[in-house]
Parts: sequence; structure tokens; C-alpha cells
Amino acid sequence: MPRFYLTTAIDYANGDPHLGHALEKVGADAICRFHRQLGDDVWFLMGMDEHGQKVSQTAEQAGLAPQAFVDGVAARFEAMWRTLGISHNQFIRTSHPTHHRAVQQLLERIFATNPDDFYERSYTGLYCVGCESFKQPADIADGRCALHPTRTLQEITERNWFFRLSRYAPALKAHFAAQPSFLEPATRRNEILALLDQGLEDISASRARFAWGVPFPKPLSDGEVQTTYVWFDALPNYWTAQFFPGSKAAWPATVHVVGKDITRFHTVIWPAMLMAAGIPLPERVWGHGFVSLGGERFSKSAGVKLELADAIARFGADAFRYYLLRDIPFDGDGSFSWERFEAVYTSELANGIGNLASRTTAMIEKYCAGVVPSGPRGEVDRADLADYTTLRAAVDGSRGFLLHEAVEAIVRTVGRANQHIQDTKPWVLAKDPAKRGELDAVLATLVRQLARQAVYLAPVMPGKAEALWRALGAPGTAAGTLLDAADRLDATGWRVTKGEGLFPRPEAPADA
RNA sequence: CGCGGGGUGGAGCAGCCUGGUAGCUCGUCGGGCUCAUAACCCGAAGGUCGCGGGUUCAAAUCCCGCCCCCGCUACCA
Repeated sequence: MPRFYLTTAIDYANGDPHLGHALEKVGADAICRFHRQLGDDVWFLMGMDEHGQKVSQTAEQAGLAPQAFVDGVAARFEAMWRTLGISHNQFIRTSHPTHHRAVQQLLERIFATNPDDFYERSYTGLYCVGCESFKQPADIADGRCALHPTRTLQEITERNWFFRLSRYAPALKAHFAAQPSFLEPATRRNEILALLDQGLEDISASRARFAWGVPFPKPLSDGEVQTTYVWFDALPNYWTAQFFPGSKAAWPATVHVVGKDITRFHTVIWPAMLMAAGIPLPERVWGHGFVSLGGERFSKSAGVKLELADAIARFGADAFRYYLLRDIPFDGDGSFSWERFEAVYTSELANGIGNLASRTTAMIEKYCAGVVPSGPRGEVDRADLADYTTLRAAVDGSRGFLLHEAVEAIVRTVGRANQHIQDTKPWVLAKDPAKRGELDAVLATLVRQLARQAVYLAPVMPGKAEALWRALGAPGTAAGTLLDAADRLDATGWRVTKGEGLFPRPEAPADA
């Protein structure tokens, strides 16, 4: 059973979950669900990045201790992921003592394996508390941080542990050359290759400014114990996860799913850390795109935002998942709009698969007393299988993770089913007893099509897929049916139930 | 400044690498059907493919220049 260990970025515990988080988690969830149905041994890790000065400041403003504050944030994230039906196996939090110990173990391993990779260095720079980082001249406008113009930059001299990242540029380049799939899609890879060509600078690995974090395991030469710099604390979560009781996270990870803004951390700093520690690298990193809101850049500060709860409330979590996966290419950028959401829901879910299920089950109830007749496989089945072959290639990693193409393949089979009904006119066949065999063949084919759609949609819309599966009277569960088995299934004898519509049409032109 | 992505009928996209009748979905209009969630099927209208120049028998597609939008530039997915 192939091992499939997928991680998403851990989310910074400084705000509540938003549309961007949801896109990544829903996408990662669909990938994991597809791989479970491909028969892989899946471990799906998500979590929270809970340290850093910004978190402790926000906690203070809220009148809470940092731990109490992040407990609350984490609870809200987890509740959102439950609402969205995310099927993660483990939820890691960097404030947990197990993570602390494992991070220190990783750092000590670097000291042991490559003692020269950490060194002390004094650094003077303009520090932005908003960014929690020293700013370069290019980032400074009118003497203030370009991102946080309301805050005052502070000139600070610090002595820190530094990591000799610069040393790893050649090894990283070699790895990219040897493993083209290490970073996909290709546009992301090209960006990083350009970065590597510019050369790398060493980065600080510890900080003196705050205590809310993991103590750096080795004091400076003057005895000061500093706090591990956020990236040396956050990135290792993918590796430290395996040390939690009950975890089956088997390093190395099969794929890190991350946003395009942090691919550089995952494909430069993180692999360099692992090389320094003598630990195998993750197999691949997938840098998905961003979602904007009605064409405008998604931004907390600019007030361009979407309440996830509103989007979910519109048509339910499954339809929201479907829309995100269908309409926003997982290898590039896309935008959310209520108009598109409405349009996609109405045409593809209500008028598409919902209506197809409705008319099919209605005919079987009417013409076959609700019991699916037997019928041979035919051209329609073959054409469907070609679409499902395309679908698998879009999700098995061979071409990356192109979830929008996967959903599109399913949509084609819905169109084919409606076309088949139109071509064969079962309501005409039903009037002629001599055409009984033809009628049975058509209806059996339609149920096979719907059953396959349920199985292949299970990773996208886990709830609705099971509802459809039940309406068909199929055995077991859609999610529990392997994709291979779906391709072969025979629905003869299933007892269908028409029931309520799967995706009711919106009543009024909705405004959210 | 640098790097990257993009500008194709009303909307959203594909095509561009490997030049040769401009394609898909939604929307609009007309028709058909009645199993179905006023759903489904067929047909039609609608585009100087950002602008200018070049190469070529032929350019959305290749080359040069320009305009506009977006992202990254090292702790916002």
C-alpha cells in the first residue's frame, strides 16, 4: 500500500480562518481523499503556527496569556475545518511541548552533523515589530516599514545564532535539477531557480526579542539563551509530527501543499535545514495559487474579505468545496465571486448532477418499481472511463495536483448522461414492451454513471456524494469505494429512492 | 530596479511551446422534448484574439517595441 503523507502549511495563529486558508485546506483534503480511494495509506497533517512576537502582542491586547490566546484561535480553526469536512489525521500545534522537544532535537542534530552551519553573528538593522523582522532598504518608505507605516522602525543590534544557508545553494540547485517534480507547478520552480541563481544569504536562527517560542538549545557564547526564530520552529512541524503519540506521520513527507508565497521557505530554507541535519528531504512541494475576491486583492487590512461562514451558509459546505475546487485552478490564481458561485451551483450541481439523479431515479421508480435493472456496459461506460482516466492523472501527482481538471472530467460525464437520455428517450421506450431490453440497458447505464459520479465526487463533496450513493441504494459508502472498484461496479438490483433533490435550485436571486 | 504571470465575443477560461478554418462553460435569443429540480437536448447571434511594427504564402500563435492589470522581492495561504 503506497504511503502518502501530505501536509498543509500550518496557519499563523494571529487571526481567524479566511478564504485563502479554506482554498488550501479543501484542496489538500480532496487530494488526500482521492488518494485514500486510490488505495494509498494516507496521513494528512494540518496545524497551527503559534509562536512569535506578533502572537504574544495580540494576546496581550486581548488580555490573555499567549497559550490561552492560541488555544482559542486553534479551536476556531479546528471548528472551521470540521464544518468544511476536512479529513486530516493529525492537527499539530507548535506550542505543544512535544513539538518543542523535537525542534530542539532537530537543531541539536544540525550542531552534531554540521557544526559549522550555526554561528554567532551580530546584526544591526531597522526592526519592524509589525513584521517581526529586520527590514531591508527596499522595504522602507519614508523611514517606515512599507507594510506597517503606522509603526515606528527601531534600530536594533542583536547577537544571534545564524544558519549558513548560503552554503546550500549548490546542493539545492543540484536537487532541483535531479528532481524536477520537487517543486511544482513549473512557474513556481522557475521563480525559485532564479532565486537560487542570485545566491543565498545566511539567515538568523534565533532571536533575543521575545520569549514566546522554543528556547534555542544552545546558549550564545555569553550564556544568553535565545528563542528559536519562527521558521526554524514552524517548518520542522512536518517532521516533528511523527513524535506525537498515535501519529503515523512517516517522514519524509510525500508532498507539502503550500501557498505560492511561502514556496521559497519550503524549497530553500527547509530542505537546507534537513540537509544540514542529515535528514531526507520531502519528496515534493506543491505551490498553489491565491484566490482573490471579486478581482480585488484579498486583504485583511483593506477590508476586502469574505466571511467563510457566509459562503458556507449559502449552499452548504459541500457546494462551497465544489465551487472552490471547480472554479479556482489549483496551480494558479483565481477569484471568488458570488455570481460565479451562484452560476456554478445552479448549472452544474442543481441542473447538472442533481437533476440527473432526480430524473434517473424517477424513471427507475416509474418503470422498474425502483429496482435497478441489469444491462450491459456500452459506449457510454467506455467514454466515462476515458474521462476518469484523465481525472486520475490530474490527482495522482503524475502531472501535479490539478483538481479543477478532475472536477471538469466529472462534469463531462454528467453531460454525457443527459445526452444519452436525450438520444435514447427512455420515456418512449417505456411505452413499447418490445423495447424492454433497451430501456433496461439505458437505465442500468445511467445508474452506473451516477454511482461512479458519487464515488469520484466523494473527495470533492463528501457529504453529497454519500447522499447520492444512498439514493441509488448502493452498498457500503461512496468514500469507502476504491476508484478501481467504481470503474467496474454493477448496479443491478439496487433499490433507488428519489427523495428530495440533492441540490435544490436557489429560490430567489440570492444576495449574500 | 529585478523576477514571474496575464490582457481572446457580456462574464470566466482554453488555444500560443510544435504558425494554417478562433474553441469551451455561463449568459442571451429561437426551436425540440416531457423522465426530471421551469430542469434536459438542438440551433443561432455575438470576437479588429491589449496597441504598433516585423518575419512568413499564412500569426491569437514567432520576433521587436509600447500600454495596462496582477503576484513575488526572504515570517499574510
